[in-house]
Amino acid sequence: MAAVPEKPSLDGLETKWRARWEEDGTYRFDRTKTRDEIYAIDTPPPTVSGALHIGHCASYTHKDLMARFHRMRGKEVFYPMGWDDNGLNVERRVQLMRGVLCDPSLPFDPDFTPSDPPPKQPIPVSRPNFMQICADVVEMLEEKYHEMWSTLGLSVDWSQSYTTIGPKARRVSQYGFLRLLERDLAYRTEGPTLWDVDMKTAVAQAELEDRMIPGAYHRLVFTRADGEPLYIDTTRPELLAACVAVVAHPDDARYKSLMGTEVTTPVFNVRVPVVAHELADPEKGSGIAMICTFGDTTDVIWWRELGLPVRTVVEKDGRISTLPPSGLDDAAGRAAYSEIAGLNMKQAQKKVVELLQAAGGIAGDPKPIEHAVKFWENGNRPLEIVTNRQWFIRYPPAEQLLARGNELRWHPEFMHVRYDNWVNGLVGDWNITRQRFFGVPFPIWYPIDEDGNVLHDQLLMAPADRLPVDPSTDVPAGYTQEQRDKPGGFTGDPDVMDTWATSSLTPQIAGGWPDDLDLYERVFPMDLRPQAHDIIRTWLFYTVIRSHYEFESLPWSDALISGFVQDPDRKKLSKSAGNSPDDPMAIIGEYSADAVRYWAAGERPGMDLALDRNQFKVGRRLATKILNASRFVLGFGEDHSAATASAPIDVAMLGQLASVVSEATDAFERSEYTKALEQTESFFWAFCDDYLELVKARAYAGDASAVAALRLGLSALLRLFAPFLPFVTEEVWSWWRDGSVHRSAWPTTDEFDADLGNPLVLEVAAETLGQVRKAKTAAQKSLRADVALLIVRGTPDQLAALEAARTDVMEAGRVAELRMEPGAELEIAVTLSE
RNA sequence: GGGCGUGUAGCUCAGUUGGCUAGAGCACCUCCCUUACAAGGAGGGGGUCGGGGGUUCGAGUCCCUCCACGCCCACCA
Repeated sequence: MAAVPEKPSLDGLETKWRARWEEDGTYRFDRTKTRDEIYAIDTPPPTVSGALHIGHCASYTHKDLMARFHRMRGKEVFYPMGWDDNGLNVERRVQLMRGVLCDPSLPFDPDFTPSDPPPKQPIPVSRPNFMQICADVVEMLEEKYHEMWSTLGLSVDWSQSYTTIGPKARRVSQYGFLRLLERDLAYRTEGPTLWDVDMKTAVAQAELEDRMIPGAYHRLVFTRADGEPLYIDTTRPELLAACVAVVAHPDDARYKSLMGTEVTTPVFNVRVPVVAHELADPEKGSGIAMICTFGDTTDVIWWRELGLPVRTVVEKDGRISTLPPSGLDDAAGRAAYSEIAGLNMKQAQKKVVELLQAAGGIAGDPKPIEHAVKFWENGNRPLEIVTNRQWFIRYPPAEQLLARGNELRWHPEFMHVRYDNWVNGLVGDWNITRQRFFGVPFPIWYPIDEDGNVLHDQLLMAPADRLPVDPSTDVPAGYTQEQRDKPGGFTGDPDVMDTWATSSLTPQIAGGWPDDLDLYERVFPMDLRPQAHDIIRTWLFYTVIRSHYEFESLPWSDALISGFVQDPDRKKLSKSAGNSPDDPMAIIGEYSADAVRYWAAGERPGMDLALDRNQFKVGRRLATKILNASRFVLGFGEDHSAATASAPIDVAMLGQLASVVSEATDAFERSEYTKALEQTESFFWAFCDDYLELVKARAYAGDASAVAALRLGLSALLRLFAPFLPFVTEEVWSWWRDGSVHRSAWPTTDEFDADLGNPLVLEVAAETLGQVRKAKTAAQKSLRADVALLIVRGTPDQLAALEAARTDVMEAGRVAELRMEPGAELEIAVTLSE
C-alpha cells in the first residue's frame, strides 16, 4: 500500500507498472492448475517483418481484455506471445534493412557484416550468412515488439514466448509434418504450381489475390483443317507457343462441327486438337479459347481433365525458356520461337504480336480491357504457373471441415460464413512448399543412385528424436557428410515450409506438444482463438485442419474475430514507424496506454474501427477522472471495513452498481467487451456527477454509511475498469489495497447485499439536483449559489424517495428550504437567493 | 455473378425480444475560478433513424424492395 498522492498523474504509469508486473510475476502462468481451471488463449504471433501499427494495438488489446477478464474471474490464464519470424516477409524485410540477398551457391563468409546504411543494390550472400543476418534482425525487431506490447499493457506471460523459426517450432513443425507423411496425409508431387517470378517461389491458394490490371484481347487467327480461319481471342498471345489445344463449350453450335478436328496455330504452325469442356464460356471472346500450359488456373483444370500434353515455355524466372517446347517441329515455327526465347513476358508479348502481324496471324488491333489477374498478395507481377515438385497436405473432406466450422463458436457469428465460403471453394490440396531460405526445412533427404539421379520417391526421413534437423547441413542415418550431393550419396530436400505450415501448429508449439504432454493436457484444446478476419482462410482454417488430423478435435472452443482499423479518411494507415503520427509509441506517449486501450475497446468483434484521436482524448480524460475521483473518495478517512451502507441513497447507488456488474459480466462472457465498458463508464460518470456530489457533505462529516458505500463503489469500479485501463486502475488500487487489482476477484453482485434498496431515491435526488444546477446555470450563477426555496411536486413514491435523501439534496444544492407537494409527476421549481 | 456486414445529430458510435417527446461522447454555443478534477464542471441547440412500400394500435427495431459504402468468395480466353 502506498499513500494517496497529492497530485496524481497518468504520466509514467506504463513504465512503473510494467516493470512491477514483470518483477512480481503478476501474469505468470501457474502450470500446476488443471484444464478446467485454465483459460488458454492461442495468441496470434505477429509477423516480425516491419513495425507494429496502431491497428495491431487495437486487436491485441481485444485479446488482452479477454485474458484479463478471465483471469479476474478466477481462471489461470495461459496467454503466451509468439513471433512469426520465418518466411518470405522476413526475408524481404531483411533484404531492405540490410541490403543483402541470399544466393545459396555462394560459400559462407565468416567475416561478412552488412554495411550500414545498406547499399542500394543488395549484395548476394551465402545461405548461412543470410540466415544469420535474418536471425539478428528478427531478434532486434522482437525486442522492439516486446517493448511495444509491454507498454500497451498486454498481460502476457513472457516466459511462455515462442518464435516460428526457433528450435521448438522447428521441432513441432517437422514432427507434425512427418506424422502426416506417415499417414499419407502429406505427399510430394510434381505438377503445375502457382509461382511468383520475382521471389521465385511457389505460393498457396490462400495467398492469392485478384487485381484488376489492363490487358488486351488479341484476336488470333488459327487455321482450320479445311483451310478456313478460326478466330480465337486471348489476352496472353505470348503463350501461343505453349498452346496444346483449343476449347469450346460442348453445346456451342458454332464449334460443334470442329470437335475432334485439329487446327493450326499461327506463327508456330503447331497442330492442336479442338476439344470440348463445360468451363468454356461461349460469351467470352469468340467463344473458343486456347489452352496453354499454363496461362491460368482454368488451363490447369482443362489440361488435367482432358489429359493434354505439357508444352512449357515459362521459366521460373518469368522468362520464355531458351529451348522450344515439345511439338514445335516446324522450321519456321522454331525460327519464330528463337526470337522470343529468353524474353520476359512483356517483351515476349510485344514480339509475338509483331510476329503475328507479319504472318497475318492476328485480326485487327488488340482491344484493351481491364481484367482480374491472380497475384501473390505480396507480389508485384502476375503469378505464372510452372511445373515443379512440391509438398502438399491433403485437405480433409469438405463435410468434415464444415462440421468443424459448425462446432466452433464464432464471435461474431457472421464470420462463420467466410470459413464456409472458403471450404466450399477449395481447389486441390494445400501446397506447403516454399522455395525460400529463412524457414523450417523439410526433415527429408533423398538418395542419389550411382548414376547421379536423385531418387525422389525414396524418402530418407529424420527420426523423431533427432528433430529439428536441417537437411542441408545434417546427414541422414547411414551416410556421411562426404556423400552429400554425390553419386551413391544423398541430397537434402531443398525447400522450406510455408510459414502457415508452422503457424497452423501454434496451439501445439505454445502448449508444449509433443515433449511436454503434462503442460499440453492442461491447455489443449484451448479456449480462445483471437484473430482478425483476413486470416480466417489461412491461420484459422489451417489450424483447424492440423488439429482435426492430429487430435480429432477443434483446437479451441471459441474464435474471436476482430476487424480492421481504418483511417477516418479511408486512407491506408501509415505503416512507417518512428516519426509517423500513427506510431503507437508516440500515441501512447501523448495520451497514455490506457487511453489507447479505451479507444481499442470501442471496436466490437468483427467490426472495423475508425482511427479517431478524439477517442484517445476521451480515454485519457476517463483515466484522469478515475485518478481524481479515487483520490477524493479515499480522502474521506480510513476504511470502515466493519461499516455497511445503510442510508437509502447509498444503498440505491450500490444497487445500481450491482446491476452494472451483472450486465458487464454477462457482456464479457459473450465477448462483448465494448458493452461491458459502456455500462461501467456510464455508471462511473453518473457516480461522479451525481452520487459523489450528493453525498459529499455527509462524507466530509465522516458518515460511516457514505464512506463505506463510496469505498465499496470505488473498489468495484476499479475492478470493472481493470481489463480496459490496467495502469490507472492498478495505480489507484495500490493506494489502498495490497496486491494487484489484476489478480483480484472480478466483482459479483454478492458484494452489495441482497437488498438492493430503492433505486428511486437516487433517481429522484439526481433529477432534483440536476434541476437545481439548471436553474443556476440559466441564471448564469455559480453552482455554489444558494437556493432560497426548492419546491418539488411528485407522486407519493417520488416524494418519499426524495425525503430519504433530503439532507443530501439540500447540502449538494445549497438549498435553504425544501418544500414537497403532491403532484402527478415530478416537477421541480427552484428559487435562487438574491 | 453469389454472399456477409454497414448506413441513426457535423464526427465516432449506443439503441437488447417492436412500446412513452430517438440516446452518449466529441465538436459547437452559453455559463461557472467550485475546497477531487479548469488538460475541469454545469447547461443548451442540433436528427423526417439511407429511399420507397408493407405488417401492426404502435416500426430506428419485423417483412419486401431499391440505393450507397466496405469486405469475403467466384469469374479471369
